[in-house]
Amino acid sequence: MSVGIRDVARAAGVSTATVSRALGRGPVSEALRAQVEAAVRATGYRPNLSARRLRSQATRTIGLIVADIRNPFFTAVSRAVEDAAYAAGMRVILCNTDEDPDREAMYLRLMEEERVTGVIFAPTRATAEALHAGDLAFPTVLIDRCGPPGAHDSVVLDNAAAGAALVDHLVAQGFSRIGGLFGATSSTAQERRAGYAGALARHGLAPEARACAPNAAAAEAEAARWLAEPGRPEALVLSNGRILMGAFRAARALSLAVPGDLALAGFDNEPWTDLVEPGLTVVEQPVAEIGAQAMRLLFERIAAPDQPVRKVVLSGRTVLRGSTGPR
Amino acid sequence: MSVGIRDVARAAGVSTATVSRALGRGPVSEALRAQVEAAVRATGYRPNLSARRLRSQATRTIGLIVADIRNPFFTAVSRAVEDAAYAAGMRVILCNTDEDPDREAMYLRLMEEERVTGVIFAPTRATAEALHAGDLAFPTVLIDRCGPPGAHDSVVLDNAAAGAALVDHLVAQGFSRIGGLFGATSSTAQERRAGYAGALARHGLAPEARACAPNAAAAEAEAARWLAEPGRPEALVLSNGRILMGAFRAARALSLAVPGDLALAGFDNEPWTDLVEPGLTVVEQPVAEIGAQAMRLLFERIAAPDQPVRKVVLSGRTVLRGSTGPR
DNA sequence: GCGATCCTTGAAAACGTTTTCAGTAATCGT
DNA sequence: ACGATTACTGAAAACGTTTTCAAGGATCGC
Repeated sequence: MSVGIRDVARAAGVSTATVSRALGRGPVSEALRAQVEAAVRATGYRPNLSARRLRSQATRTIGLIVADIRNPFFTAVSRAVEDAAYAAGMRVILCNTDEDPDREAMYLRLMEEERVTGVIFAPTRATAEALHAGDLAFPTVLIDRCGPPGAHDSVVLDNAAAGAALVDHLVAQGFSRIGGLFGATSSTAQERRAGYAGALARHGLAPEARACAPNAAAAEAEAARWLAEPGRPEALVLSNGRILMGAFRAARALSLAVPGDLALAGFDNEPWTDLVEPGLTVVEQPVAEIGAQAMRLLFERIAAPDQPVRKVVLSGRTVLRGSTGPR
Repeated sequence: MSVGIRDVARAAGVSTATVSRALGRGPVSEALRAQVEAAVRATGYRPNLSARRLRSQATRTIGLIVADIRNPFFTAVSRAVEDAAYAAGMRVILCNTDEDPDREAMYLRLMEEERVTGVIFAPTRATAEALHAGDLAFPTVLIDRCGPPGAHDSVVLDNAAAGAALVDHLVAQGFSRIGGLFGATSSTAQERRAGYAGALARHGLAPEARACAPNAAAAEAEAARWLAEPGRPEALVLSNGRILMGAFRAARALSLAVPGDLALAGFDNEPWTDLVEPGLTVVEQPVAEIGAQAMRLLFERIAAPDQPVRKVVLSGRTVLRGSTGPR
């Protein structure tokens, strides 16, 4: 029923080997190549990629494992990854873990079974810490979050510096009681928290940090609880775009004036952050470049499996808007 | 090097056929099944999915072809599709066409070569119109946009009704010069425009419709141009969330008060639309249900290839907010 | 007690390619 | 002119599974 390479070979009057070579880049005379191409058109032949992958042992597939594609950060990174992948003739398998280590493990096993060429992975902290060099059967680049030094290639933000920059700016604007709400599951949030705490210490201030699940709903609930307590902070640092949105929602629900009652500074320059009133001060991550660099690192790792582990640290860009004062 | 089913068979002291059956759902005695499972654990065997797919002729793969995953509508739909797919033991290949018919054609050919089990596709108008029953070698469900009636299963919004509902509401709020900015590439935008125009006619009003590429940047540019002209409309209907964002940006850049100088009503209840001031009136699409229904239709089509073509029409929910007045 | 039926099992044949291995014809160097 | 390359080509062997197919042994009905 389905037309295979044998049918093309018969139609072109050549062997299947010649058809394969004509379609790939084997040495074939011009005359035969033309015959084969005509036969392909005549028969409507479509190569079977499963067969091709099995025989050639090159799946040309990369896995992309993220927490949740609905987080605009991952959306943007994934788009960059896919563009680079398709441009290189590769296919992407996208997996959402919802920050669940069990699902991470499941998808990593799936990647093995797919015999992927490589994987780009944003692991939870728990998984990242347990992930040592050589654990994975395929080249892997960690993004956004990274594990123990030297275990895997990675491309991350300079999170501590970015967290500190937000604190410095808030202090310069006259705030001193600066709280922080950080994601509970990622190393990234921890680093941002460390930068936040370090900067506060440098200014002789005390940190007040809390944690929540890294999504808008959980952040809103936690922020609402916190802000209703007596003696709430004057300013809040939020460790990613989803948490920032949740906190902004909570402030609005409690009718807190921003920045009068509460200043807000967060991460991820999502398109809505300059649409609300006041605009929100954020550290913008170079999302497209993160994706592109991850693919570059992955390709280079594939080309040279034994080269030393590399870590690309990108800087965030602090975008100052009305939400951070002055006090 | 890599451990295959032969190694497992040898370790378990059985044939490869028995291993295959033990791993799948063939009839195997409990004793042997246990031996096989022990051998699998001992050897660290991982089935090779390429080989499995080739031999079984079941790729268990579905293609998802959308305009741009960064559009929150597609992000949400895709997440629903992927959840349903993985729950059914299927994998998803995601493709972004950027509304380019050439890329659509390319990805459709890729889907053929992948021998996908089925495809969920949001085609441009050009492609949808050229897409007749039997054109595609695989079961296909169209989402968001649909082609000629009866050609393919589809799940769409009742776009005309939704477009009309926005106009009715604007008229009820006292607006009469109601312009519309619609995406240029999708049938969906056209249907919304038709509903918009029909409702205006019903009210004895004249439509003023323009078109733009369905992304925020293009919409902002077009809206800025339009709103700077003399005699601009009192209200604008925007055919999707990206265009709504662009128009809101343009209004803000021109310092137009919403809804005082310009009322705004659009599509897609994206999370930011109730965060801006004023909140934006929108028709909310049931994004998760669109994805889930599409998968359901696809699975049912696969189970019964010859059943009549079905079209699921979902209703939008109009969310009234401050951006639409009263005048 | 005996044929029919059922349940398990293994050997071997697919699945649709690419790649190896030879072999032929043509070209080259001297 | 002759051996050595070089450039193509086809037959056949992979690739790692699942799925026949046939057969052995147990169970069943009577």
